[in-house]
Amino acid sequence: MNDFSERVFQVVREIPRGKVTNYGFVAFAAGNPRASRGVGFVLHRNTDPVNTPCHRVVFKDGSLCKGYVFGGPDVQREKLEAEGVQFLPDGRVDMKACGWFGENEE
DNA sequence: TGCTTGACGAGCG
DNA sequence: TCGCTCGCCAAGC
Repeated sequence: MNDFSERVFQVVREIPRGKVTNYGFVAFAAGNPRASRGVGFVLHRNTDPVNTPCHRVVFKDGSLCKGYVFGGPDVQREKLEAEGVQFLPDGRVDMKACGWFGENEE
C-alpha cells in the first residue's frame, strides 16, 4: 500500500453517513488534485469495502460510477438511499444537499 | 522493464 | 457551450 492510496482510503472513510463526495475532492485531499483518475483506480482495487465506503464517491455532477464493482450502480444507489442520500429525478445524487467536501457539518 | 489501461477532472480551443 | 486532450497514479500484461 502506498501513501497516495492510503490517503485516498482515509478520506473516503471520513465521509459522513448520508453524504457523498466526488473523485476530484478525494484526489485533492490525497494531495493530487488532478489524480482523480488514480483515485478511481485505487477505489476500484479497494479490498476493504466494509471500512471504505467507496459507494459514497461519485462523479463531479453526481452521476454514479458505471464501473461500481460491488453490484453495479443500482446497488450503489440503494446503499446511498439507505443512508439518507437524496437523488434527483434524473437519477443523479443531489450534490447540493448531500455533497461532502471536508466540512464538519455532521 | 516498459507500455497500456482504468470507477475522472480540469483546462483550452 | 460542447468536445477534445492532458495530467495523475497504480496494476496488469
